[in-house]
Amino acid sequence: MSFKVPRGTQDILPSESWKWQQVESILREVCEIYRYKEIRTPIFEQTELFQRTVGDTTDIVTKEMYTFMDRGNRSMTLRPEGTAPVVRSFVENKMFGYPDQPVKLYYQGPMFRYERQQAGRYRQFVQFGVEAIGSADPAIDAEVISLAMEVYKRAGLKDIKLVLNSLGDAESRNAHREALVAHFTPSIGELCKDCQSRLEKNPLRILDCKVDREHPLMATAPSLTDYLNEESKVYFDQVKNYLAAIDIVYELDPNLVRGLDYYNHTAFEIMSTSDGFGAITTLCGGGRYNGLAEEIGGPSAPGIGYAMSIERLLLALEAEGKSFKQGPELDVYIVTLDEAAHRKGFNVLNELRSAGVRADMDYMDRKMKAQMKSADRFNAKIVIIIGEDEVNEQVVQLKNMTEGTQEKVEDANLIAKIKEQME
RNA sequence: GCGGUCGUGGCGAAGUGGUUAACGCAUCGGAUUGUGGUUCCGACAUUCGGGGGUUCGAUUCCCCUCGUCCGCCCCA
Repeated sequence: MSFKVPRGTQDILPSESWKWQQVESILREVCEIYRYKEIRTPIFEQTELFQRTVGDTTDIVTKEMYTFMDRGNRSMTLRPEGTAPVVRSFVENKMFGYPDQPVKLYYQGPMFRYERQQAGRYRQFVQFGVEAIGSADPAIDAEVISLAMEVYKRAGLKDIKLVLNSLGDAESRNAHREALVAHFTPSIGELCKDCQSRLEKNPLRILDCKVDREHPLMATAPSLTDYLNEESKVYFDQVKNYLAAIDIVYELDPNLVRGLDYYNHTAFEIMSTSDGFGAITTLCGGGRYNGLAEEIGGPSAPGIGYAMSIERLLLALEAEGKSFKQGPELDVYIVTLDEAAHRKGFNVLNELRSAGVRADMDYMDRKMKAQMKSADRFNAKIVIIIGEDEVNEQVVQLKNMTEGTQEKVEDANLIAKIKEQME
């Protein structure tokens, strides 16, 4: 019997995890600069939270959720996204009463969607996201987008583009929806099967269809942009102006339709344009959700946020041929020649570590040559060699691996000597 | 949910219906009784994802199954 990771999940091994740590530290730095604070919500929530907010007809809810009954016979779901839980927490903890508004939060952690694995898509994946809740200032839309771009910039990504659209408010969306239905209904038979079902469930999605992209009805379809009411149009213009003011380049795409029900007004995605990237190019997606807090029983609190996948960020970096730098992992490696030396070495090891020196030794009873090879592999700057003579004389051989020089050091002076050599 | 691809040692990778399953890397040991990155020598898969079938015989042929990777839908 052997066990394997569940399909669509992965072990992040030491050879990769150090890259994750670097990305994570970039995220924390940027959030600090923008004054976003971390929030940690549970990995699972009541199923209904996602059904109501994400939307009953969306792919996420209809075919991608990990849902189970708990022992109290309550339906629970492993979170497929982060916005609904954060807004739930905002409402539940009455953050709308906090003195500092808007409330600016970020999160980072695993999300779950039951999907077939392929490049850049996993059943368990890690999202970093931010939410700014409580303000309807178009400047905050620009701030949120700017935060995302800053993360990619610091990570070293170059081949990316920002795609922007406005879904408008409820009134605009309804007017557009009616126009769409009227436009496609007469000839719906000519479109693909998916589009036919989209006509009832979510006609907006027809515009986004890859199959019927070339169909003549697409070119003449009513564009969302034309149906924005005055208020929505002004809001969108302001967002664009704020972005332009801080030199953020974007591309308008009237067919950019965010998949979740709670979005309105600003919608955006950041995509990789690198050749080396797979078929899935979306690195980050987000938008405004002004009715969400009310939808789950809170007061009216407009919000905007986004989520990005760390896996995809790493993939995009790789596609661009960027690599992280990893320094030497050890300062000192201790080589011992017999049992007595091994005992002394273990004590020396402990002293070094207490002094903050990164140190290790052999626990495999290997020959000296093999121990030296280990030291070399770990890129240790210094090797301490202890044999019979050194034990008797209460000294140690201290070898500088880059210089190749070696000297005898008394036990009492060891730490000071090591510190001196490490400079 | 649908379509394709692949599954041989720690990793990469040959191979054939017939009995010793190449090779490279890594690892360990030795050449060099206590000194690394080079070189040379040696060791390292009762076994070819799992189960069943055909056969005198299967890693190689057939079926099932599990899994991988990639694409579609959609998304992060």
